[in-house]
Amino acid sequence: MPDLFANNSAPPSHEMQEDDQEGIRAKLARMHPTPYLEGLNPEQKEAVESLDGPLLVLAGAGTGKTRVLTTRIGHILATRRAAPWQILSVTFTNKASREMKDRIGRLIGGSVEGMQWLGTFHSIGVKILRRHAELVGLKSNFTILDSDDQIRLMKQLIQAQGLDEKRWPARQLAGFIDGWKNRGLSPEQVPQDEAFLFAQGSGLILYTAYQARLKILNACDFGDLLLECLRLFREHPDVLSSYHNKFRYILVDEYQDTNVAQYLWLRLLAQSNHNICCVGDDDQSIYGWRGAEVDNILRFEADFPGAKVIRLERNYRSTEHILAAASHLITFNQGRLGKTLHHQIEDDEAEKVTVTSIWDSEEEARTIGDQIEAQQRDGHNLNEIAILVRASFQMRSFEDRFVTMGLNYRVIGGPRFYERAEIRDALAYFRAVVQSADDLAFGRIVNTPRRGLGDATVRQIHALARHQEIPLMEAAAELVGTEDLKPRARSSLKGLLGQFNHWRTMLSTMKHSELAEVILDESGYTEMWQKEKSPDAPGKLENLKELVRSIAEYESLPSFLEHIALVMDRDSGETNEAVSIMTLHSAKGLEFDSVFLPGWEEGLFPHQRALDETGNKGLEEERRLAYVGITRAKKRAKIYVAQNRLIHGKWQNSIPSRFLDELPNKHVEIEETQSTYGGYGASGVGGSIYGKSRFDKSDPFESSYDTPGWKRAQANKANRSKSGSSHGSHTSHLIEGELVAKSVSDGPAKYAVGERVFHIKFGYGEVKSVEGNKLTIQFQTGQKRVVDSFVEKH
DNA sequence: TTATGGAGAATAACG
DNA sequence: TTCTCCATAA
Repeated sequence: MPDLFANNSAPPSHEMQEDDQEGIRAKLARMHPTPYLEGLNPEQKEAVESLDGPLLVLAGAGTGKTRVLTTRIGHILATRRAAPWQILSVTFTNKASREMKDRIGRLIGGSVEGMQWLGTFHSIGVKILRRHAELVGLKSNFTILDSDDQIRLMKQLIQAQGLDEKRWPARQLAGFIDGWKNRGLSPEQVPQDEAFLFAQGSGLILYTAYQARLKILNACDFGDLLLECLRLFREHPDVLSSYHNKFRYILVDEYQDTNVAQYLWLRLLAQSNHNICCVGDDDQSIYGWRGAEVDNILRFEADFPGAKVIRLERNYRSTEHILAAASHLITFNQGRLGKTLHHQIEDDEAEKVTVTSIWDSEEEARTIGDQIEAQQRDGHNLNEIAILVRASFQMRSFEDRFVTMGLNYRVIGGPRFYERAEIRDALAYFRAVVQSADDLAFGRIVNTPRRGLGDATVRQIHALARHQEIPLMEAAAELVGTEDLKPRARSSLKGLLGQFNHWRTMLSTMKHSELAEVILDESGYTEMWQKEKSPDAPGKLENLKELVRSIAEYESLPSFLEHIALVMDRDSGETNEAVSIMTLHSAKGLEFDSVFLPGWEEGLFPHQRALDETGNKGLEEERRLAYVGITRAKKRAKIYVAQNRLIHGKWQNSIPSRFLDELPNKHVEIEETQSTYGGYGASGVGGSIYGKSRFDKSDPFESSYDTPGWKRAQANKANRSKSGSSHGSHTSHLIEGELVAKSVSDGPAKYAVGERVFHIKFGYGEVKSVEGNKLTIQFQTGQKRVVDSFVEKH
């Protein structure tokens, strides 16, 4: 997309004085009145200029949502409606907020430091909480726990309750508590019946205990960053009104992803002046399982009376075919606000969306790999190619294949940098040095590396700490002075405490990045990994080095720790050309020339668990995910269906996804593929794992007779028989391998039970049963189900 | 304290 | 099937 602000002739930023608000505003005043509005379409322009009152911008995929948001902020600043620090602008991810900062920076041609309230929900929540921590029972230097800390804490509490940790896993409790927090429920607000879902009512006791424990630890989890804000605003109206006065304008990105807590938070803040602008797309709401409420966006007009709604429907990203395919698919969802995307890109040569059926996941990887190589030969940049999968286990076959092909790829997502064990251990050391009362940090590393402080010793420290209500570190110091410990443990613990004291004194004398390295060396942590001979040990050391490097970018160790919990993510700085492999979820917001969408099979996509757990609601979310997937593509979207897939180590045969039938015939092409073996069937016994009874209403077998997919298959079959080859020619039967099977099932059976047949892959066998044109055949290698056109009478 | 085996789980993932 | 977590034994 051409850069909107490139022509606003702003002088380079070095002419500006950093941190000088007047500088920015003066600069804006000198600008041509509204040059930044040029190039916006009428709807975008309206969205930018409708400054007063609540506004909902329904921005379809690729319609310039970020551009509207940033221009709107620019407009507020340029018209001097508010100063940079009077605008609250929230996003979900650090990445999004960084991008907004960058773009606003380009717009106003300078520093955006004045925009202190542009950030993620969480980072803004922390900022507010730290200012008023005492009012909610915290100290302003509270620690932020991540999910790992949470689980560890909950484990302790579950044990303290005398519950069987096997039966009531901490992970599950964490799920419940997160869920409650997402819905803005503090312990006293949890509905009775839900309290009983975990350990017969202990769930609520544990939630209460957990919150109490957090207060003692002077800590918050991510959910609290919002929940405690809500409490603060409700219990201290004066504080809330100070923010009402502060924030003249509120902007929210990705509104469809907000959960109840975030929604309440926004409502409280927008209560007084109503200048709230939410941008979102109900069709891209894919985080229901994380607590996001599509309802928030659907209800906007009711929540904010007098709200204006503007739809952005001009898509500047994709070709007509891609857009039509996605649009048609999404119309199968009920309960949408409804948008019609219009393509702005004209391309007579544009490729249709393709659907290719292949034999199994290996062939899928091979076919896609070949396609990518071909595209590469045609001069396409690998960075513009992505493979979007539903579940991460699908990534493996691609990785395997690309490694053997020597094709550069990168996996996006996966374990985040600061979630890795070695990074968390290192951080725990730093935390314990900076804050001796950080029990979780201390508990994590007392015996890492192993220094003879096993379960027994740790339990003693815990007991004393609990008894005297003092931090672990203090209790440990006390224990060392007694005879209660075994001599070995005692001297070891004494040594460790001595080291901590030593490091603490160095806090003020040594450069913090050096100190970090010293801590890791002296504690023996680095050595531990050097000795470790597992293949990933070197990588871990590399990560630690990188961690130390990144510390240098912060002013001090405490300020580093402050930031890391919230804003450290891994932008792997990779500059090599590489194909991206990622999940559909992590692809939201991105775009690529070519998008490969493998695994469109029932049970995988839509995912069985989504259907089982949330029924039709789940199905609609899956469909939105499909919509997101297709709309990532600028020029090419290629969908693949495998007839067989390896699931938990077993080959299962699969049914093409119902979403395929929801694609418009006109814009989709069934693509042929070279195949090693042709045919329908599975090497496993027992047929599909996705029984038709599992589906909500429609039976895919019945319903697909009159669907576009079936008709396509028919047409294709006709063409195919004209051109001759039907089997044995190493050309697969594509989608009709499945669909044709249905089409002729009411015709006369060509084979009889007991007949001897020959199959190109499986050899000779005997027909065991006949269902339409699907045969169950006993081969030497076992029973298989195959389509009759792939066997010959013998 | 470490090694090993068995059991159990395996949708997606922001801060 | 494969990974992780935990308990048990050496």
